[in-house]
Amino acid sequence: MSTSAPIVPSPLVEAATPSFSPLYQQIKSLILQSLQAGEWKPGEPIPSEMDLAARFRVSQGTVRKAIDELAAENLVIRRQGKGTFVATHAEQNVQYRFLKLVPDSGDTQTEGPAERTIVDCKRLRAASDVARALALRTGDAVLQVRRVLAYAGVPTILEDLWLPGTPFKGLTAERLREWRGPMYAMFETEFGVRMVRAQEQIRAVLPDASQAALLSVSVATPLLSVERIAHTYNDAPMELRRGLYRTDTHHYRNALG
Amino acid sequence: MSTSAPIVPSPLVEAATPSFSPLYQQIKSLILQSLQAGEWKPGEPIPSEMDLAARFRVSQGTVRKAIDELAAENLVIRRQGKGTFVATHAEQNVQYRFLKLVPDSGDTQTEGPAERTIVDCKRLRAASDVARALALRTGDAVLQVRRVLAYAGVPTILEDLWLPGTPFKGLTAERLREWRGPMYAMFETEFGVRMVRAQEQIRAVLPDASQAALLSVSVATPLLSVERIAHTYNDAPMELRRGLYRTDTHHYRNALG
DNA sequence: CAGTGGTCTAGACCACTGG
DNA sequence: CAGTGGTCTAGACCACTGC
Repeated sequence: MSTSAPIVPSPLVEAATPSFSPLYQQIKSLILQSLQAGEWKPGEPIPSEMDLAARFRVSQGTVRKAIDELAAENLVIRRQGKGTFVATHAEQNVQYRFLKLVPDSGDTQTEGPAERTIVDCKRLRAASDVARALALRTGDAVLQVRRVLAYAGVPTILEDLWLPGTPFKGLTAERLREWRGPMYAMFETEFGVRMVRAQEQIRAVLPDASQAALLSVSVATPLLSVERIAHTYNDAPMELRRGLYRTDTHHYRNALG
Repeated sequence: MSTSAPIVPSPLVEAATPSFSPLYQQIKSLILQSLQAGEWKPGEPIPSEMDLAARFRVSQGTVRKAIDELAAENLVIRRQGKGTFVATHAEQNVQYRFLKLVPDSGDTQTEGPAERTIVDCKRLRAASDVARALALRTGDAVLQVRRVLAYAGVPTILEDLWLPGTPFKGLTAERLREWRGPMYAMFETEFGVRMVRAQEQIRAVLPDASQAALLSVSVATPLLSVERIAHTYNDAPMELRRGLYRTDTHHYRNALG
Protein backbone atom coordinates (compact mmCIF):
# COMPACT_ATOMS: atom_id res chain seq x y z
CA MET A 1 0.00 0.00 0.00
CA SER A 2 1.22 3.49 -0.80
CA THR A 3 2.39 5.67 2.05
CA SER A 4 2.67 9.08 0.50
CA ALA A 5 -1.03 9.42 -0.24
CA PRO A 6 -2.56 9.65 3.23
CA ILE A 7 -5.15 6.88 2.89
CA VAL A 8 -6.79 5.65 -0.25
CA PRO A 9 -10.53 6.16 -0.54
CA SER A 10 -11.32 7.85 2.74
CA PRO A 11 -11.89 11.55 3.31
CA LEU A 12 -12.32 10.75 6.98
CA VAL A 13 -8.87 11.96 7.86
CA GLU A 14 -8.10 14.61 5.32
CA ALA A 15 -11.40 16.36 5.85
CA ALA A 16 -10.97 16.74 9.57
CA THR A 17 -7.40 18.00 9.49
CA PRO A 18 -6.64 20.01 6.38
CA SER A 19 -3.05 21.08 7.09
CA PHE A 20 -0.47 18.37 6.76
CA SER A 21 0.91 16.35 9.64
CA PRO A 22 1.85 12.72 10.14
CA LEU A 23 -1.04 10.31 9.81
CA TYR A 24 -0.75 9.10 13.38
CA GLN A 25 -0.97 12.69 14.60
CA GLN A 26 -4.15 13.16 12.65
CA ILE A 27 -5.54 9.96 14.13
CA LYS A 28 -4.49 11.13 17.57
CA SER A 29 -6.33 14.41 17.26
CA LEU A 30 -9.41 12.63 15.94
CA ILE A 31 -9.42 10.37 18.98
CA LEU A 32 -8.83 13.45 21.11
CA GLN A 33 -11.90 15.07 19.58
CA SER A 34 -13.97 12.04 20.45
CA LEU A 35 -12.68 12.10 24.02
CA GLN A 36 -13.48 15.78 24.28
CA ALA A 37 -16.94 15.29 22.81
CA GLY A 38 -17.60 12.63 25.40
CA GLU A 39 -18.06 9.83 22.87
CA TRP A 40 -16.45 7.57 25.49
CA LYS A 41 -16.76 8.49 29.18
CA PRO A 42 -13.97 8.32 31.76
CA GLY A 43 -13.41 4.73 32.82
CA GLU A 44 -15.02 3.30 29.70
CA PRO A 45 -13.09 1.42 27.02
CA ILE A 46 -12.44 3.06 23.68
CA PRO A 47 -12.73 0.90 20.55
CA SER A 48 -10.01 -1.68 19.98
CA GLU A 49 -7.01 -0.83 17.87
CA MET A 50 -8.36 -2.99 15.07
CA ASP A 51 -11.72 -1.22 15.15
CA LEU A 52 -10.11 2.20 15.10
CA ALA A 53 -7.79 1.14 12.31
CA ALA A 54 -10.84 0.09 10.29
CA ARG A 55 -12.75 3.23 11.14
CA PHE A 56 -9.91 5.50 10.04
CA ARG A 57 -8.74 3.24 7.21
CA VAL A 58 -5.18 3.03 8.46
CA SER A 59 -3.03 0.18 9.70
CA GLN A 60 -3.13 -1.00 13.29
CA GLY A 61 0.42 0.24 13.80
CA THR A 62 -0.57 3.79 13.01
CA VAL A 63 -3.46 3.72 15.47
CA ARG A 64 -1.09 2.17 17.98
CA LYS A 65 1.34 5.04 17.74
CA ALA A 66 -1.48 7.55 18.20
CA ILE A 67 -2.76 5.75 21.29
CA ASP A 68 0.80 5.41 22.60
CA GLU A 69 1.06 9.19 22.78
CA LEU A 70 -2.35 9.55 24.39
CA ALA A 71 -1.31 6.98 26.99
CA ALA A 72 1.97 8.82 27.59
CA GLU A 73 -0.07 11.95 28.34
CA ASN A 74 -2.25 10.04 30.80
CA LEU A 75 -5.37 10.65 28.75
CA VAL A 76 -5.94 6.97 28.25
CA ILE A 77 -4.86 3.77 29.98
CA ARG A 78 -3.87 0.56 28.21
CA ARG A 79 -4.62 -2.77 29.80
CA GLN A 80 -3.23 -5.81 28.06
CA GLY A 81 -5.88 -8.35 27.22
CA LYS A 82 -8.71 -5.99 28.17
CA GLY A 83 -8.56 -2.86 26.10
CA THR A 84 -7.77 0.84 26.25
CA PHE A 85 -9.75 2.97 28.68
CA VAL A 86 -10.42 6.65 29.12
CA ALA A 87 -8.36 7.79 32.08
CA THR A 88 -10.19 8.98 35.18
CA HIS A 89 -9.32 10.55 38.50
CA ALA A 90 -11.55 7.94 40.14
CA GLU A 91 -8.97 5.29 39.30
CA GLN A 92 -7.74 3.73 42.53
CA ASN A 93 -4.26 3.72 41.09
CA VAL A 94 -3.79 7.35 40.14
CA GLN A 95 -6.09 9.04 42.62
CA TYR A 96 -4.88 12.46 43.73
CA ARG A 97 -2.37 12.38 40.90
CA PHE A 98 -2.03 16.17 41.05
CA LEU A 99 -1.49 16.38 44.81
CA LYS A 100 2.26 16.45 45.42
CA LEU A 101 2.18 16.97 49.17
CA VAL A 102 3.26 13.79 50.92
CA PRO A 103 3.99 12.96 54.56
CA ASP A 104 7.66 13.11 55.50
CA SER A 105 7.50 9.39 56.25
CA GLY A 106 6.66 8.81 52.62
CA ASP A 107 3.91 6.43 53.68
CA THR A 108 1.13 7.89 51.65
CA GLN A 109 -0.68 4.59 52.09
CA THR A 110 -0.84 4.32 55.86
CA GLU A 111 -1.83 7.94 56.16
CA GLY A 112 -5.01 7.38 54.23
CA PRO A 113 -7.27 10.00 52.71
CA ALA A 114 -7.59 13.44 54.26
CA GLU A 115 -10.48 14.55 56.43
CA ARG A 116 -12.19 17.21 54.37
CA THR A 117 -14.07 20.25 55.60
CA ILE A 118 -15.90 22.49 53.19
CA VAL A 119 -15.63 25.90 54.81
CA ASP A 120 -17.49 27.81 52.16
CA CYS A 121 -18.96 27.56 48.67
CA LYS A 122 -20.47 30.61 47.06
CA ARG A 123 -21.29 32.09 43.71
CA LEU A 124 -19.75 35.46 42.92
CA ARG A 125 -18.35 37.64 40.17
CA ALA A 126 -14.81 37.03 39.04
CA ALA A 127 -12.17 39.53 40.08
CA SER A 128 -9.76 40.46 37.32
CA ASP A 129 -6.99 38.05 38.33
CA VAL A 130 -9.39 35.12 38.66
CA ALA A 131 -11.02 35.99 35.35
CA ARG A 132 -7.67 36.12 33.62
CA ALA A 133 -6.65 32.75 35.01
CA LEU A 134 -9.90 31.13 33.87
CA ALA A 135 -10.04 32.90 30.50
CA LEU A 136 -13.27 34.66 31.51
CA ARG A 137 -14.21 38.31 31.62
CA THR A 138 -14.02 40.27 34.84
CA GLY A 139 -17.42 40.09 36.49
CA ASP A 140 -18.41 36.74 34.98
CA ALA A 141 -20.03 34.29 37.39
CA VAL A 142 -17.65 31.95 39.18
CA LEU A 143 -17.91 29.54 42.07
CA GLN A 144 -15.56 29.96 44.96
CA VAL A 145 -14.90 27.08 47.32
CA ARG A 146 -12.82 27.12 50.47
CA ARG A 147 -11.91 23.90 52.19
CA VAL A 148 -9.49 22.46 54.71
CA LEU A 149 -7.81 19.08 54.49
CA ALA A 150 -6.58 17.47 57.69
CA TYR A 151 -4.39 14.43 58.25
CA ALA A 152 -4.65 12.59 61.56
CA GLY A 153 -6.65 15.50 62.89
CA VAL A 154 -4.03 18.07 61.93
CA PRO A 155 -5.28 20.68 59.46
CA THR A 156 -2.60 20.68 56.77
CA ILE A 157 -4.02 22.18 53.60
CA LEU A 158 -6.19 25.25 53.16
CA GLU A 159 -7.49 25.65 49.63
CA ASP A 160 -9.45 28.32 47.84
CA LEU A 161 -10.62 27.36 44.43
CA TRP A 162 -12.50 29.10 41.67
CA LEU A 163 -14.52 27.39 38.95
CA PRO A 164 -16.25 28.93 35.93
CA GLY A 165 -19.94 29.30 36.72
CA THR A 166 -21.41 27.88 33.54
CA PRO A 167 -19.92 24.37 33.37
CA PHE A 168 -20.29 23.94 37.12
CA LYS A 169 -23.87 25.16 37.47
CA GLY A 170 -25.50 23.40 40.39
CA LEU A 171 -22.39 22.83 42.47
CA THR A 172 -23.12 23.48 46.15
CA ALA A 173 -21.37 23.01 49.47
CA GLU A 174 -23.75 20.16 50.24
CA ARG A 175 -22.98 18.22 47.10
CA LEU A 176 -19.30 18.68 47.84
CA ARG A 177 -19.74 17.42 51.38
CA GLU A 178 -21.73 14.40 50.25
CA TRP A 179 -19.22 13.31 47.68
CA ARG A 180 -16.86 10.47 48.59
CA GLY A 181 -13.61 10.40 46.69
CA PRO A 182 -11.45 12.88 44.80
CA MET A 183 -12.99 16.19 43.84
CA TYR A 184 -11.73 15.81 40.28
CA ALA A 185 -13.59 12.51 40.05
CA MET A 186 -16.77 14.37 41.02
CA PHE A 187 -16.14 16.96 38.34
CA GLU A 188 -15.97 14.13 35.81
CA THR A 189 -19.12 12.28 36.74
CA GLU A 190 -21.27 15.21 37.84
CA PHE A 191 -20.23 17.90 35.39
CA GLY A 192 -18.47 16.09 32.58
CA VAL A 193 -15.29 18.10 33.16
CA ARG A 194 -12.07 16.13 33.14
CA MET A 195 -8.83 17.81 34.31
CA VAL A 196 -5.94 16.54 32.24
CA ARG A 197 -3.10 18.98 32.84
CA ALA A 198 -2.17 21.62 35.37
CA GLN A 199 0.66 23.94 36.28
CA GLU A 200 1.61 25.19 39.69
CA GLN A 201 3.46 28.24 40.96
CA ILE A 202 4.99 27.73 44.37
CA ARG A 203 6.11 30.32 46.87
CA ALA A 204 6.90 30.59 50.56
CA VAL A 205 4.54 32.96 52.40
CA LEU A 206 3.18 33.88 55.80
CA PRO A 207 -0.55 33.41 56.42
CA ASP A 208 -2.91 36.18 57.37
CA ALA A 209 -4.87 35.86 60.60
CA SER A 210 -7.85 33.97 59.19
CA GLN A 211 -5.67 31.56 57.24
CA ALA A 212 -3.51 30.91 60.29
CA ALA A 213 -6.62 30.19 62.36
CA LEU A 214 -7.97 27.67 59.86
CA LEU A 215 -4.63 25.85 59.83
CA SER A 216 -4.06 26.13 63.59
CA VAL A 217 -0.69 27.82 63.18
CA SER A 218 0.70 31.19 64.14
CA VAL A 219 0.95 34.01 61.65
CA ALA A 220 4.74 33.61 61.84
CA THR A 221 4.67 30.06 60.45
CA PRO A 222 6.03 29.90 56.90
CA LEU A 223 3.70 28.05 54.54
CA LEU A 224 3.88 26.82 51.00
CA SER A 225 1.68 28.83 48.66
CA VAL A 226 0.65 26.68 45.69
CA GLU A 227 -1.30 28.32 42.88
CA ARG A 228 -2.62 25.85 40.36
CA ILE A 229 -4.38 26.34 37.07
CA ALA A 230 -5.96 23.12 35.83
CA HIS A 231 -6.96 22.51 32.23
CA THR A 232 -9.35 20.19 30.40
CA TYR A 233 -8.81 18.74 26.96
CA ASN A 234 -7.65 21.40 24.49
CA ASP A 235 -5.94 23.21 27.37
CA ALA A 236 -8.95 25.28 28.35
CA PRO A 237 -8.44 26.46 31.96
CA MET A 238 -11.22 25.16 34.19
CA GLU A 239 -9.99 25.71 37.71
CA LEU A 240 -7.89 28.16 39.66
CA ARG A 241 -6.74 26.83 43.00
CA ARG A 242 -4.76 28.62 45.67
CA GLY A 243 -3.47 26.32 48.38
CA LEU A 244 -1.59 26.90 51.59
CA TYR A 245 0.34 23.84 52.72
CA ARG A 246 1.84 23.23 56.13
CA THR A 247 5.27 21.71 55.68
CA ASP A 248 6.14 20.76 59.23
CA THR A 249 5.10 17.14 58.78
CA HIS A 250 4.68 17.03 55.02
CA HIS A 251 6.63 18.17 51.99
CA TYR A 252 6.01 18.87 48.34
CA ARG A 253 7.63 16.14 46.30
CA ASN A 254 8.74 16.67 42.76
CA ALA A 255 10.52 14.38 40.34
CA LEU A 256 12.90 15.90 37.79
CA GLY A 257 13.57 13.81 34.73
CA MET B 1 12.59 -14.68 11.18
CA SER B 2 11.31 -16.22 14.37
CA THR B 3 10.17 -13.95 17.16
CA SER B 4 9.80 -16.24 20.12
CA ALA B 5 13.45 -17.20 20.24
CA PRO B 6 15.14 -13.96 21.26
CA ILE B 7 17.58 -13.68 18.36
CA VAL B 8 19.03 -16.49 16.31
CA PRO B 9 22.79 -16.99 16.45
CA SER B 10 23.77 -14.23 18.81
CA PRO B 11 24.57 -14.60 22.48
CA LEU B 12 25.08 -10.84 22.55
CA VAL B 13 21.72 -10.20 24.12
CA GLU B 14 20.95 -13.30 26.12
CA ALA B 15 24.32 -13.28 27.79
CA ALA B 16 24.01 -9.77 29.10
CA THR B 17 20.46 -10.06 30.43
CA PRO B 18 19.68 -13.55 31.60
CA SER B 19 16.13 -13.09 32.91
CA PHE B 20 13.49 -12.66 30.27
CA SER B 21 12.16 -9.33 29.08
CA PRO B 22 11.12 -7.90 25.72
CA LEU B 23 13.90 -7.71 23.18
CA TYR B 24 13.74 -3.94 22.92
CA GLN B 25 14.14 -3.67 26.69
CA GLN B 26 17.24 -5.81 26.52
CA ILE B 27 18.58 -3.61 23.75
CA LYS B 28 17.72 -0.55 25.78
CA SER B 29 19.66 -1.73 28.79
CA LEU B 30 22.61 -2.70 26.59
CA ILE B 31 22.68 0.83 25.18
CA LEU B 32 22.30 2.13 28.71
CA GLN B 33 25.35 0.13 29.76
CA SER B 34 27.36 1.66 26.95
CA LEU B 35 26.24 5.13 27.97
CA GLN B 36 27.17 4.42 31.54
CA ALA B 37 30.55 3.00 30.54
CA GLY B 38 31.22 6.18 28.58
CA GLU B 39 31.48 4.43 25.22
CA TRP B 40 29.90 7.58 23.79
CA LYS B 41 30.41 10.89 25.58
CA PRO B 42 27.74 13.54 26.23
CA GLY B 43 27.10 15.50 23.05
CA GLU B 44 28.51 12.79 20.81
CA PRO B 45 26.39 10.77 18.39
CA ILE B 46 25.64 7.15 19.17
CA PRO B 47 25.71 4.67 16.26
CA SER B 48 22.89 4.86 13.76
CA GLU B 49 19.81 2.70 14.18
CA MET B 50 20.95 0.49 11.33
CA ASP B 51 24.37 0.01 12.91
CA LEU B 52 22.90 -0.85 16.28
CA ALA B 53 20.42 -3.20 14.64
CA ALA B 54 23.32 -4.99 12.97
CA ARG B 55 25.38 -5.04 16.15
CA PHE B 56 22.58 -6.58 18.19
CA ARG B 57 21.19 -8.71 15.36
CA VAL B 58 17.69 -7.32 15.61
CA SER B 59 15.50 -5.31 13.28
CA GLN B 60 15.73 -1.55 13.04
CA GLY B 61 12.25 -1.25 14.53
CA THR B 62 13.33 -2.95 17.72
CA VAL B 63 16.33 -0.66 18.14
CA ARG B 64 14.03 2.24 17.38
CA LYS B 65 11.68 1.37 20.21
CA ALA B 66 14.61 1.08 22.62
CA ILE B 67 15.96 4.48 21.60
CA ASP B 68 12.47 5.96 21.76
CA GLU B 69 12.35 5.18 25.47
CA LEU B 70 15.84 6.53 26.07
CA ALA B 71 14.84 9.72 24.29
CA ALA B 72 11.65 9.96 26.37
CA GLU B 73 13.82 9.79 29.49
CA ASN B 74 16.06 12.58 28.17
CA LEU B 75 19.10 10.33 28.11
CA VAL B 76 19.50 10.79 24.40
CA ILE B 77 18.39 13.31 21.80
CA ARG B 78 17.21 12.45 18.30
CA ARG B 79 17.92 14.80 15.42
CA GLN B 80 16.34 13.93 12.13
CA GLY B 81 18.86 13.68 9.33
CA LYS B 82 21.81 13.90 11.72
CA GLY B 83 21.68 11.11 14.23
CA THR B 84 21.03 10.34 17.87
CA PHE B 85 23.18 12.09 20.46
CA VAL B 86 24.00 11.55 24.10
CA ALA B 87 22.12 14.20 26.05
CA THR B 88 24.14 16.82 27.91
CA HIS B 89 23.49 19.67 30.30
CA ALA B 90 25.69 21.84 28.10
CA GLU B 91 22.97 21.79 25.44
CA GLN B 92 21.86 25.36 24.80
CA ASN B 93 18.33 24.10 24.59
CA VAL B 94 17.92 22.27 27.87
CA GLN B 95 20.40 24.15 30.02
CA TYR B 96 19.37 24.39 33.66
CA ARG B 97 16.73 21.77 33.01
CA PHE B 98 16.53 20.94 36.72
CA LEU B 99 16.18 24.54 37.90
CA LYS B 100 12.48 25.23 38.30
CA LEU B 101 12.75 28.72 39.75
CA VAL B 102 11.63 31.26 37.19
CA PRO B 103 11.04 35.01 37.36
CA ASP B 104 7.42 36.02 37.92
CA SER B 105 7.47 37.70 34.51
CA GLY B 106 8.12 34.30 32.96
CA ASP B 107 10.83 35.86 30.81
CA THR B 108 13.59 33.42 31.58
CA GLN B 109 15.28 34.65 28.41
CA THR B 110 15.63 38.34 29.12
CA GLU B 111 16.77 37.65 32.65
CA GLY B 112 19.81 35.81 31.44
CA PRO B 113 22.10 33.60 33.50
CA ALA B 114 22.61 34.19 37.21
CA GLU B 115 25.63 35.91 38.70
CA ARG B 116 27.33 33.17 40.66
CA THR B 117 29.37 33.49 43.81
CA ILE B 118 31.18 30.53 45.29
CA VAL B 119 31.11 31.22 49.01
CA ASP B 120 32.90 28.11 50.09
CA CYS B 121 34.21 24.77 48.90
CA LYS B 122 35.74 22.37 51.35
CA ARG B 123 36.46 18.72 51.87
CA LEU B 124 35.01 17.13 55.00
CA ARG B 125 33.56 13.98 56.49
CA ALA B 126 29.96 13.15 55.75
CA ALA B 127 27.44 13.61 58.54
CA SER B 128 24.94 10.80 58.85
CA ASP B 129 22.15 12.50 56.91
CA VAL B 130 24.47 13.49 54.08
CA ALA B 131 25.97 10.00 54.00
CA ARG B 132 22.55 8.42 53.80
CA ALA B 133 21.47 10.67 50.95
CA LEU B 134 24.61 9.87 48.96
CA ALA B 135 24.65 6.15 49.81
CA LEU B 136 27.97 6.56 51.61
CA ARG B 137 29.05 5.68 55.13
CA THR B 138 29.09 8.30 57.86
CA GLY B 139 32.56 9.83 57.94
CA ASP B 140 33.35 9.20 54.27
CA ALA B 141 34.99 12.09 52.45
CA VAL B 142 32.62 14.51 50.76
CA LEU B 143 32.93 17.91 49.16
CA GLN B 144 30.72 20.68 50.41
CA VAL B 145 30.07 23.72 48.26
CA ARG B 146 28.15 26.81 49.21
CA ARG B 147 27.19 29.35 46.59
CA VAL B 148 24.85 32.24 45.94
CA LEU B 149 23.03 32.96 42.70
CA ALA B 150 21.88 36.50 42.03
CA TYR B 151 19.63 37.92 39.34
CA ALA B 152 19.99 41.57 38.41
CA GLY B 153 22.14 42.02 41.46
CA VAL B 154 19.56 40.53 43.82
CA PRO B 155 20.78 37.43 45.66
CA THR B 156 18.00 34.93 45.08
CA ILE B 157 19.32 31.43 45.64
CA LEU B 158 21.58 30.13 48.39
CA GLU B 159 22.72 26.58 47.83
CA ASP B 160 24.70 24.10 49.86
CA LEU B 161 25.67 21.01 47.99
CA TRP B 162 27.48 17.83 48.87
CA LEU B 163 29.32 15.58 46.44
CA PRO B 164 30.95 12.21 47.07
CA GLY B 165 34.70 12.75 47.46
CA THR B 166 35.96 9.99 45.22
CA PRO B 167 34.34 10.77 41.85
CA PHE B 168 34.88 14.50 42.37
CA LYS B 169 38.49 14.39 43.48
CA GLY B 170 40.21 17.61 42.46
CA LEU B 171 37.17 19.86 42.56
CA THR B 172 38.09 23.23 44.10
CA ALA B 173 36.48 26.61 44.59
CA GLU B 174 38.81 28.00 41.94
CA ARG B 175 37.80 25.50 39.29
CA LEU B 176 34.16 26.23 40.09
CA ARG B 177 34.73 29.95 39.76
CA GLU B 178 36.57 29.57 36.47
CA TRP B 179 33.89 27.47 34.86
CA ARG B 180 31.50 29.18 32.47
CA GLY B 181 28.15 27.45 32.05
CA PRO B 182 26.00 25.08 34.07
CA MET B 183 27.62 23.23 36.94
CA TYR B 184 26.18 19.95 35.73
CA ALA B 185 27.90 20.50 32.39
CA MET B 186 31.18 20.85 34.28
CA PHE B 187 30.53 17.61 36.11
CA GLU B 188 30.14 15.91 32.74
CA THR B 189 33.26 17.18 31.05
CA GLU B 190 35.57 17.40 34.07
CA PHE B 191 34.51 14.39 36.10
CA GLY B 192 32.55 12.20 33.72
CA VAL B 193 29.50 12.34 35.93
CA ARG B 194 26.20 12.96 34.18
CA MET B 195 23.09 13.75 36.25
CA VAL B 196 20.07 12.20 34.63
CA ARG B 197 17.35 12.24 37.26
CA ALA B 198 16.62 14.04 40.51
CA GLN B 199 13.92 14.42 43.10
CA GLU B 200 13.17 17.42 45.21
CA GLN B 201 11.49 17.92 48.58
CA ILE B 202 10.10 21.40 49.04
CA ARG B 203 9.19 23.16 52.24
CA ALA B 204 8.58 26.70 53.49
CA VAL B 205 11.09 27.78 56.13
CA LEU B 206 12.65 30.77 57.84
CA PRO B 207 16.37 31.37 57.37
CA ASP B 208 18.89 31.47 60.17
CA ALA B 209 20.98 34.60 60.62
CA SER B 210 23.82 33.63 58.28
CA GLN B 211 21.46 32.45 55.55
CA ALA B 212 19.44 35.64 55.83
CA ALA B 213 22.60 37.72 55.51
CA LEU B 214 23.75 35.91 52.37
CA LEU B 215 20.36 36.46 50.77
CA SER B 216 19.97 40.04 52.03
CA VAL B 217 16.64 39.32 53.70
CA SER B 218 15.41 39.44 57.27
CA VAL B 219 15.16 36.31 59.35
CA ALA B 220 11.37 36.73 59.20
CA THR B 221 11.24 36.31 55.42
CA PRO B 222 9.72 32.97 54.42
CA LEU B 223 11.87 31.08 51.92
CA LEU B 224 11.49 27.99 49.82
CA SER B 225 13.64 25.12 51.06
CA VAL B 226 14.46 22.78 48.18
CA GLU B 227 16.35 19.60 48.95
CA ARG B 228 17.46 17.75 45.86
CA ILE B 229 19.07 14.38 45.40
CA ALA B 230 20.47 13.97 41.89
CA HIS B 231 21.28 10.61 40.35
CA THR B 232 23.51 9.35 37.54
CA TYR B 233 22.76 6.44 35.28
CA ASN B 234 21.58 3.41 37.27
CA ASP B 235 20.08 5.77 39.84
CA ALA B 236 23.20 6.07 41.95
CA PRO B 237 22.89 9.27 44.02
CA MET B 238 25.73 11.67 43.21
CA GLU B 239 24.67 14.97 44.70
CA LEU B 240 22.76 16.29 47.66
CA ARG B 241 21.72 19.91 47.30
CA ARG B 242 19.93 22.09 49.80
CA GLY B 243 18.69 25.34 48.33
CA LEU B 244 16.97 28.36 49.80
CA TYR B 245 14.98 30.31 47.23
CA ARG B 246 13.63 33.82 47.60
CA THR B 247 10.14 33.88 46.15
CA ASP B 248 9.39 37.58 46.18
CA THR B 249 10.27 38.05 42.53
CA HIS B 250 10.53 34.43 41.43
CA HIS B 251 8.47 31.27 41.86
CA TYR B 252 8.96 27.56 41.56
CA ARG B 253 7.14 26.36 38.49
CA ASN B 254 5.89 22.83 38.12
CA ALA B 255 3.91 21.15 35.37
CA LEU B 256 1.49 18.39 36.30
CA GLY B 257 0.57 16.03 33.51
C1' DC C 1 -11.64 -20.20 23.11
C1' DA C 2 -11.76 -15.49 20.85
C1' DG C 3 -10.38 -10.84 21.55
C1' DT C 4 -7.33 -7.51 23.43
C1' DG C 5 -2.96 -5.08 23.67
C1' DG C 6 2.39 -6.10 23.19
C1' DT C 7 6.41 -7.47 20.46
C1' DC C 8 9.03 -8.24 16.30
C1' DT C 9 10.08 -8.24 11.56
C1' DA C 10 10.92 -6.68 6.70
C1' DG C 11 10.44 -3.49 3.49
C1' DA C 12 8.91 0.82 1.47
C1' DC C 13 9.02 5.62 1.19
C1' DC C 14 9.42 10.52 3.26
C1' DA C 15 11.97 14.54 5.35
C1' DC C 16 15.89 16.40 6.75
C1' DT C 17 21.07 17.12 6.98
C1' DG C 18 25.46 17.65 5.14
C1' DG C 19 29.15 17.14 1.84
C1' DC D 1 23.98 12.60 -3.38
C1' DA D 2 24.20 9.17 0.56
C1' DG D 3 23.02 8.71 5.30
C1' DT D 4 20.16 9.77 9.12
C1' DG D 5 15.90 9.54 11.71
C1' DG D 6 10.51 9.50 10.85
C1' DT D 7 6.34 7.36 9.02
C1' DC D 8 3.50 3.64 7.37
C1' DT D 9 2.24 -0.90 6.19
C1' DA D 10 1.27 -6.00 6.49
C1' DG D 11 1.65 -9.91 8.75
C1' DA D 12 3.28 -13.00 12.31
C1' DC D 13 3.26 -14.50 16.90
C1' DC D 14 3.14 -13.74 22.18
C1' DA D 15 0.82 -12.64 26.75
C1' DC D 16 -2.99 -11.68 29.05
C1' DT D 17 -8.11 -11.45 30.02
C1' DG D 18 -12.52 -13.32 30.43
C1' DC D 19 -16.14 -16.34 28.87
